[in-house]
Amino acid sequence: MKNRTHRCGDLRTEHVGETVTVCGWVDTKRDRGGVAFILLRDVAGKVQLTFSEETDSALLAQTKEARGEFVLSATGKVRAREEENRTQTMATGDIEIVVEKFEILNTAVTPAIEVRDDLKCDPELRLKHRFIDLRRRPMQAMLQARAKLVSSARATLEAEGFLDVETPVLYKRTPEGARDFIVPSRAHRGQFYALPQSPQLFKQLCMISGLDRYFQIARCFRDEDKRADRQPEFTQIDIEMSFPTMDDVIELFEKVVAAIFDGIRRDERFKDQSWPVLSAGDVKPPFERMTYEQAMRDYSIDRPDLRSRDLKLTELNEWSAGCSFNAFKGVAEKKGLIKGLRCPGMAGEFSTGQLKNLERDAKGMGATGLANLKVTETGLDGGIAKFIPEPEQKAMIEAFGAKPGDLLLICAHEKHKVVHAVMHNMRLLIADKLGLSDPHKFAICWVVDFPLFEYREEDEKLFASHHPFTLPQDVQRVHELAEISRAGKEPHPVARMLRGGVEIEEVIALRNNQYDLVCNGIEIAGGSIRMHRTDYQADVFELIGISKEEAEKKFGFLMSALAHGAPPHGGIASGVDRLLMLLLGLDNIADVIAFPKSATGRDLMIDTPNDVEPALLEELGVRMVAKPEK
RNA sequence: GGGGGUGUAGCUCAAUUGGUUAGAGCGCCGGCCUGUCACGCCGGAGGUUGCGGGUUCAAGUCCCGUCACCCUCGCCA
Repeated sequence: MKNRTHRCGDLRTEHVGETVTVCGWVDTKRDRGGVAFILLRDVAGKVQLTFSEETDSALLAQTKEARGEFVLSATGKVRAREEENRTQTMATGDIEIVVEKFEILNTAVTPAIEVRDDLKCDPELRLKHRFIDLRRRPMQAMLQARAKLVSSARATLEAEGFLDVETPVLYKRTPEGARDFIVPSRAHRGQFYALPQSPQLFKQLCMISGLDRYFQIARCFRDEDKRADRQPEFTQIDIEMSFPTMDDVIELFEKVVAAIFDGIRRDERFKDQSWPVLSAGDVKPPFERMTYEQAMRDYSIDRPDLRSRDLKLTELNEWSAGCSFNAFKGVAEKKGLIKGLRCPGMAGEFSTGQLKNLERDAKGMGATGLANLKVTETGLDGGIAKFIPEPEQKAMIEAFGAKPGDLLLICAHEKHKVVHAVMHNMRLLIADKLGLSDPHKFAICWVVDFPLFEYREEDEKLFASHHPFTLPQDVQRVHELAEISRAGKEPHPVARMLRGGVEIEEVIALRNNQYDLVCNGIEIAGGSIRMHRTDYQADVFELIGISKEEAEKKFGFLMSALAHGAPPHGGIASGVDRLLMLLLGLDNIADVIAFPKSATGRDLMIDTPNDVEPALLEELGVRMVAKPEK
């Protein structure tokens, strides 16, 4: 085999006259009898190899042996094609290689899936034969864009003085949060490591070690049920810095985002792709900021899709409290939530059956129902209109700012969460119908002022809404609440605080120093300023019900580190996979990962997870038990 | 864990109310063709209808179970 001199896709008219050697895969073969053409493909593109009876009839006969996906090396002279034989469909369409010698480096069986850009087939097959799927141009471009994204981020962070530090993959089980993957230890029979859900605590420890600025392209693992935008292992750009204000972190990360967009846009390799990132308008820092409260009020979600920013939800609690429709009135009296969406000009867009389907979807999310009303010249029509007297109709229309021809969708429920879930989804659906979900537009914003705690009423427990290492905005008040809790005798901190005269509303209203970056309704990064003092950390642990002993056992290393002069610090983490999905306009995370797992967490190509030998289990001190009968 | 969808040739899909030998396009194999580029033309091979059970004179089609994949709710500090 001769040394390769050029890549197939790189040859142009400037190479005419040169004798070259190219290597690659047979993409297609077109045999016309006295003349034959082989399209040879490599990472850079495709080039036409030409064989003819006139030039070398023995060589032409040899091409019979070359079949699809065979690996060839071919040597020949680059020739300009005749005017009428040129093609625009390939970058190399103006030239061809008149082959003098070629060699079959390897044969290939017929692949299960075809190597073509517009392949349409069952995703299962693509996963099973991933190494073939990845031969396709869109997949190779995706991987190139992914590498470019990471290198742009890396270059920016290094220029800003950040140090790439690797943290352990064999970590420790943490009972809170997502489920861990556990790894049995042979040396310590019966004991387990866990794979990290994120390097959160290690990056804090890096700050305490005085590294000042840390980053890592880190693999994270969560053993939760999969979704279109979730994988059991995924990659984060993980960042932490010492002595920052929130604005410092935000400004830094805006630079990273701008560099990522820029890097892919300016890369010549991607100019033939139809990715949103290549055609969308500029994403220019500084990005706008929105409070959590505002996001929830207008969009019922903490990651609003601002491509449809004017399509806002309307709260109807006040209207409902005085209305004649008992279902709404009852919810208002029980301090529930009533929210509605004005769907402009859509009164005629939904059939009765389609409205029923919307209600079915809402009920699937826990709603009792989903009211619909059509706005007419004279008032309201359809659905629950007959239960609402005319003056109340007028007031409602006014509350919505509705016009004749509008459709109103309203959901009421005692549980605010249910209403938020339903109305958020309805808003997305209507935005889509209105053509406001164009993947080629990017609407990016920071969401700030998140709640410090989430309150779960069922068991009267508080949870850290981000993670328990996030610095509260009002550490003084948190300390006072923790002191009240410590003084009480009731079993739970919430009960102790209530007994101590604290209103639960006040606790829920506490805010933290968290910031999320949201684009088109997707959370692409999230971070916070952390607690750097043991007393701050102890106060929060107290309020979320982690006892001193428990904190010592689970996070003793952190508490100890904080006590050794931890600097104020904070950071951010960004999901590479979701970010890339967004930039490329894809809607499945598997399409931006070289070797992804299926929706049940299996790798269909290498077939894992799988069984291991009983002897190994014995060595590990692990015993299999039968799946419990239902 | 709940709900929905899909499963027929290598691939994408057909197959009437349950009824003859389960078809088509692409791909694959063979032949022909001196400028193709989604080449064309002629011919051919290729099927455990995901798997298991049931109903029936008869099942790709109906019923039960099961497996895989996809979507979704829960879950994802």
